Amino acid sequence: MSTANDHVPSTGRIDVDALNGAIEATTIERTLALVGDRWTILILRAAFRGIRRFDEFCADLGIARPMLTRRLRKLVGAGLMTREPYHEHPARFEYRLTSAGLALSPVLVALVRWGDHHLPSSQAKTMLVHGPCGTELVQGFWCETCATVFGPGAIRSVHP
Amino acid sequence: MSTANDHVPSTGRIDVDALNGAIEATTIERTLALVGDRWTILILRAAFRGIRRFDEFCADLGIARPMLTRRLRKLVGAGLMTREPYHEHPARFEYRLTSAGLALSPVLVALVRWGDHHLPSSQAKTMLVHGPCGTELVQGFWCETCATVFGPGAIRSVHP
DNA sequence: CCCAGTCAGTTCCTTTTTGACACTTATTCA
DNA sequence: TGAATAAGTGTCAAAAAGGAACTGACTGGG
Repeated sequence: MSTANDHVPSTGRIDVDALNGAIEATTIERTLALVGDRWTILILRAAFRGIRRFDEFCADLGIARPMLTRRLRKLVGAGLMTREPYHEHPARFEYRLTSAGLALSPVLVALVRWGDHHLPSSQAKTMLVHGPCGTELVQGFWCETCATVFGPGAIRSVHP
Repeated sequence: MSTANDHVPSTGRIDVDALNGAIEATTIERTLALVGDRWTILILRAAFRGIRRFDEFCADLGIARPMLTRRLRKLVGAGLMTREPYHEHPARFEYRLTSAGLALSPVLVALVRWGDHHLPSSQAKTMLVHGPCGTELVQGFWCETCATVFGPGAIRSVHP
């Protein structure tokens, strides 16, 4: 029988223990209950790319219409998107990201960057760069007090 | 094992798993095909917290056993986890994150941070801080050329 | 040596979710 | 007038997920 402290972290260079408390159960479960299905992240990504209307989402994503109806309704109900009329009488609506929806961009960026670096692929990759200069960006954590960029190993979690 | 084209159901419906790789997909679609279901991120989070064995995952997550079998197999097949024997003869295995699995930590951190800031909650939040100084961290994008931190508005994507 | 328990699954069956296709309503365009 | 568009809804079959029980190879206790 192995004990709790005979484990050997054979693989990573990341300090896993520092992340133990940082990844808190209920928060991530509740976040995933909102966006952790097959379509929601893709809908948000389409919205980031400027797509606003029901049929545009359908065509862009290849999503079934009843599913799109349900997912948009859920996103609007959760405050991640708004449903704004742009035409009356045939009532027509546009779906736009709220600030809460826009705030999910770090999740999308993290997913794209992981895929570009870790998925086996012979296809063209999507490289994310800093607009003004064209250098590939680094996603990291920034401390305003120390004015430094640091990795996950330096994260600590606090429960106020 | 079955291959992608050894059987086509008479209905014309297609086995979703057999489609993996058959369709040209964007990076984020292919990443989500791996980790974008209800359980995978939660399994990875449990692994980050030190959970390694089949029954430990079951108890911690409340996941159904057949589902856990499938998800672990998928993660091992994709190179995000390894299945290493820790006991012979009743063959027993531990599941551990590979470096590719550990590299998903920015996704988990982004999900936790979004939830803490945007989910309505009466519960205690988890504040993530910079270990050395205790300042709440900002998750952002860093340009090494310009030596600046910037937000999602300044990101451009390039397809080389 | 026998019994209970553990671990890592598998089998079988039920419930839930999803997708495909057709239909609707109101309006504009040719 | 007929066709097209936008934003859905209804129906129903297929697929995925869940739950409970079962298996097989051991292990440790008495």
